Amino acid sequence: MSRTKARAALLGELEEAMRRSSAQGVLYGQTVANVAGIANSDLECMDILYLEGRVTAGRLAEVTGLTTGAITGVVDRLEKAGLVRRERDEADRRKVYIAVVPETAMKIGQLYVPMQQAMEKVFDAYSDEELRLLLRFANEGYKGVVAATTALKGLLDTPPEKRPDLKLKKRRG
Amino acid sequence: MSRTKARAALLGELEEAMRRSSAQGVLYGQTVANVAGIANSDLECMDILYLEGRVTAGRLAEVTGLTTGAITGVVDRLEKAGLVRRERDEADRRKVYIAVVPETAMKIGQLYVPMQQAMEKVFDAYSDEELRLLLRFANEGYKGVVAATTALKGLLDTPPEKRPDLKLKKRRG
DNA sequence: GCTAAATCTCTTAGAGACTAAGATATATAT
DNA sequence: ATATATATCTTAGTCTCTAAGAGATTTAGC
Repeated sequence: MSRTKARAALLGELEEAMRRSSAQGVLYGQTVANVAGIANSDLECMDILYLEGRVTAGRLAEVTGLTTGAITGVVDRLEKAGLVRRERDEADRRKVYIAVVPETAMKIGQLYVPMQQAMEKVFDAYSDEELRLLLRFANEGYKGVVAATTALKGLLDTPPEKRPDLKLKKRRG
Repeated sequence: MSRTKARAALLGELEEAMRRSSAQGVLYGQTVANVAGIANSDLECMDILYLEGRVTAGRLAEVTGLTTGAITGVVDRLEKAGLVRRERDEADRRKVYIAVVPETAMKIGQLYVPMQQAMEKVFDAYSDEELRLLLRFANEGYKGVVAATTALKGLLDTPPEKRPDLKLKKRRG
């Protein structure tokens, strides 16, 4: 087997392995939402709030791809559950900032403990240097996914007849 | 900084980086479903079919966590869109196998091209040996997530009075 | 072989979450 | 001042989900 063929095979395996674990990650999230008794979108917003901190309702709509009307519902439910708080911006009174209530949101965080423990166990088998490689990949992969999402959304705004013909690259291997 | 402290920091960074890219991956999937004009669950089932091949309706329900009734709806919509075909098992006529229709499903596959291209670009910067490390991690990570999902589902079946108070609201499932 | 229980999918009714359109309130520009 | 833009919320209607159970088929016990 030639060097490039071996690499192509490796890339194919990697793609499938990542697709698999990513799909399983989605299922984990669904289970968390189910156990917590909140909708998937609601949990997704909690996640965004965890990652981005205090954000406006409009920003949540932008990031999740939901309409502002749907976000109103999401925030209503989360607020009712005591997980977040609406905070009107005093400088621009049209804006509503959504902030997590840490004491309550902690209960959701606990549902990620099984995942953290499982991953800790996996990480144990790697040296510091290997972990640094994984971290580099995670960061670069994140940027790649963001770029891919932007590209795909771009397709949405392109009229179908003007879209470049999407052809799968010839699978090597 | 001590060796173990450095490692703990590394692990923390890794967790956040993976959480970020995983969240972004979910958003990519939502965008795909949106562009394809099908529901999220429908796309999720297409993904499972891609990974597992021909599976029964019941298996889809099991893997997705949806009820069998919901799966009937999913398959109805996918079949109507020409993406899958129902195939009754001649040996056990209660069973219905769901099989993708490759010619049509290809159109969905094309929506993953931006992602494949982005990841290919990322992978380019890694040596074969580094890619093998990433593959090992992806496979072990997958098993970890499966284990975590099982553990979390286990909590679901634990009587509420025997586990820490996690439930915020009565579940609908 | 016959009957009861189990298995697998589908049906139905009702609940929840989403979109589209537009209302409301506030801010900015001319 | 007035018009336009921005940010969130409201409403009506649609879609997808669950819960419960029906229908069809298979398996197990006698």
